[in-house]
Amino acid sequence: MNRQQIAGTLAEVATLLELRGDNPFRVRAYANAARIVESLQEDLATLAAENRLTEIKGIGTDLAAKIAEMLTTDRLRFHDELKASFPPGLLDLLRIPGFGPKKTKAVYDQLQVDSLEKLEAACQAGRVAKLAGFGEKSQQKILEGIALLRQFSGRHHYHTAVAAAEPVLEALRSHDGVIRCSVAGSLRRCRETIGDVDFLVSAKPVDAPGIIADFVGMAGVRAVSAQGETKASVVLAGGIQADLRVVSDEQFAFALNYFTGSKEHNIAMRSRALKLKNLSLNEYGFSPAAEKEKSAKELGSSIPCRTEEEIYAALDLEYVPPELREDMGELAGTLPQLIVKENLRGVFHVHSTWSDGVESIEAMANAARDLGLEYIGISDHSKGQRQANGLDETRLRQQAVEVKKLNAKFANQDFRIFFGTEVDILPDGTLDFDDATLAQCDFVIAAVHSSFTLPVDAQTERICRALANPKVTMLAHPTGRLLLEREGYAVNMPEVIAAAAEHRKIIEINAHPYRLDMDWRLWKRAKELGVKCSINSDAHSIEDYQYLAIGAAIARKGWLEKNDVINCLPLKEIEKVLKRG
DNA sequence: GCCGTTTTCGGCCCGACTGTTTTCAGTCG
Repeated sequence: MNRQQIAGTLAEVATLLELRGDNPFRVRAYANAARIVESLQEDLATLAAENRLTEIKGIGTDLAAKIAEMLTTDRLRFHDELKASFPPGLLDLLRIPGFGPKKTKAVYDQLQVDSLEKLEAACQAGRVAKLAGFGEKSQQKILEGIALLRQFSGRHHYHTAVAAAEPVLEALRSHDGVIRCSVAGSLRRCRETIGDVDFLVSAKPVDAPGIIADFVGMAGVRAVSAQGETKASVVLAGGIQADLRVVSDEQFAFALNYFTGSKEHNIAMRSRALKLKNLSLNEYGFSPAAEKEKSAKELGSSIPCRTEEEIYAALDLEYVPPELREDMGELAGTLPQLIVKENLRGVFHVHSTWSDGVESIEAMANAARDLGLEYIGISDHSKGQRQANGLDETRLRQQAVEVKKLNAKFANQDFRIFFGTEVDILPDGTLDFDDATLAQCDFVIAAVHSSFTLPVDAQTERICRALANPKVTMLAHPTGRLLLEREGYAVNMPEVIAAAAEHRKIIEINAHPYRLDMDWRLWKRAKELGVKCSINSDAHSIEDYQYLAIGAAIARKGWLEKNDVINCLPLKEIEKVLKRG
């Protein structure tokens, strides 16, 4: 088992123990261990071989033995036994928002409910409301929760889909018969959530069956849903559906364009082809509109195009990057020079061991410098975040001293650490630190971490109030929409964006996996109002810097250019922006 | 189950919110 699998198993043991009603502190020990293993920088196998697992804080003799068992036998007997003692569908109930282990245990013990379907039926029959501790309202919320789960089941975060797609693409690329290959669909367009992952390959017809066979036989494939001559569908481990299409190399550009979509963009392209050139366009090529029965599939494209650029050129268009293909005005007028991750010169919203990060400030700084960045902004949590070891006023002052010392070290290396804080926005819109305390910071990130269920108006009002505070520089993770399978906080984002415009505040683009940032349409709105953004990593470890690339992808989706993103500025200029606040 | 010790067992983060209660339990971050 690798690190992630071990962490996942430990986390599931914690859940199962909780379901069994075990000692809550034992449960926490497993949950802690899962988190520790997940973010561990050192190699687990090495630590185990050297008998040093118990040196990790939070891992005692028992957990060390269990980790060692997973490393050597690829399973954990304790986990197997625990899992076998519950019906397989029971864990699904925990995915309902607001439905935890105690409630799961209650419906299981008293109503023999052990699946989402049975729970739904029990609610509809009014049996759940009659249980002690439940009522009409909880029964209604459960039904809504199940509906929400259904709506998003089968959709995956962009991150998850990218991680699943990469090894598949690698395998396809290394296949002898494959001439060109690419991802297509919503993944290529960098949508926040992805339904299924589409792959496109060009090859000679004679090679197609071999490519298809290798695809369905790949290591990560859990099930094969369809397999034909030029097309196959599989379910990857993790439950992501993946489709492969094999076309000839002459068709590749047209097929790539067609399968990248969006559907709306394709419609706009086809109607432009008809209107402008009297040609119909499909996944095989252009063909004269009059010759419907003899399509491009049999005759080849009447305008051969080797690349997508040539297709757009054939329609007198400049190349449209996949991120912009949503029929949101991309075929009319000049397109922006979209940002790429190489444009980033620094990163804000970086955590350290002062709160809940796993690395020292110096280690985070060095790693950022190694990536070619010129500055980082350290912003650990404020005192209200006790569970994250948030800093109080005293520790914040001490941290300021450390940052000053480190900056002296970096002075002749053209690198700088900006000193900041990620301060909580309290329910009334005030902040977790007073103005005098915030005054010592180079920048202040305001964030919501509690009271997620305030009414929309109150939620919006408190965020806008925080943005009106002159000490605040930027707003963290503006989750303005439903998260996958879970309710985010409901906010009137257009109002928040307007407030950011009025007070000249920066809104963060945060691509950390447990955040789903705001809808790309809202970023377009922000751009129109002149609101700047900052592409941050919310890094709690060095690995987390990888999310800058995904942040840049989100920015592209919102049509953002270098001028819209403050951390594209070099060190000398960013100081001025931060001072203005 | 871990930690830290007052070396052998007691303490382990906590506040807000919701829906159920009539003083609290469950869930969440």
